[in-house]
Amino acid sequence: MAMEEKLVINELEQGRELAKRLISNLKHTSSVESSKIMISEILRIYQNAILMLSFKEDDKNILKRSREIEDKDSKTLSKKRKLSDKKTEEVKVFVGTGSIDDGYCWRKYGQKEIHGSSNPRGYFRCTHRFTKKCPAVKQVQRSDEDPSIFEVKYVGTHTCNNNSTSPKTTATSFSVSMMVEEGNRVGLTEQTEDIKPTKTEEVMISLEDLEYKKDIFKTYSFSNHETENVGGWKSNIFQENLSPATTSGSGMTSEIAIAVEDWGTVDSCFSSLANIIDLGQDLWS
DNA sequence: TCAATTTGACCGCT
DNA sequence: AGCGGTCAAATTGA
Repeated sequence: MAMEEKLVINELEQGRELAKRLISNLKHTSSVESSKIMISEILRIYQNAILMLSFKEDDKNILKRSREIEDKDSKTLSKKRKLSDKKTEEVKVFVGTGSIDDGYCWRKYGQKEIHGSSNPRGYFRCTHRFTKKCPAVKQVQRSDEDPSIFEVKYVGTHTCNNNSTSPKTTATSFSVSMMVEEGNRVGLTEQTEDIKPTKTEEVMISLEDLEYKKDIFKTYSFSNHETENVGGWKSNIFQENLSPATTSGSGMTSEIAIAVEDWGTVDSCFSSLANIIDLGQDLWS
């Protein structure tokens, strides 16, 4: 089975497990906030799975095209610039709500309006590009379909071995911040947009929730197998810095930003969840 | 003061 | 010609 397929299955399994927990949570606890977090994460997981499948096809096309160009160039010895070698390197797509910090230091070097897309694409290179000749580049674009989701494409791998942050999973406590805009729309703070949160709700998560939260967010480790920084993605969500550009972080207390488009539709999701999870009717009674 | 970000210009590809 | 990606001067902010 292909790696991508395993990842998709893993995503879906996590969504299923999370939904089970949610049902249990709804039955036994009155923690509305933690339920909201779970719903948000379930939705993100399924969005991830869908996008992973669609991007898988895109990656195939990129590789196919670059091979064709390579063949052509070797035959014609054209002096025209080849498509960047970076294109032939592994392209990784990360989709997530909240922080997209991956533990590396990035510097923004450009931003472009992309044809057919309502959101601009930001271009970032590794801070150590010149000092350590690190070729890693990433592109960050807010999803058109779901503005709460960032699509991050990685091109090239880090040779600097200089991830700036250590995993924060040892945190003993952290807070969850929900940026609530006027009109009940929940959004993210991100530098390339002019979203100004008008209200911040903070919820302190207890230690006993930590273990469960770590499970929730472990999906952030997907697809970043390029690096030895296995905890890199996992640590992402333990940082509040939503700027996709320069990332840094320290300290034991961090924040998570969670974006949910419309809590008004959450109730309607519950019936769908029943179809997703094979738990039987008794759970809902 | 210096590092990071912004943004218009430029370049190569299709 | 139009598009995406990068450069680099100007600007910002710590």
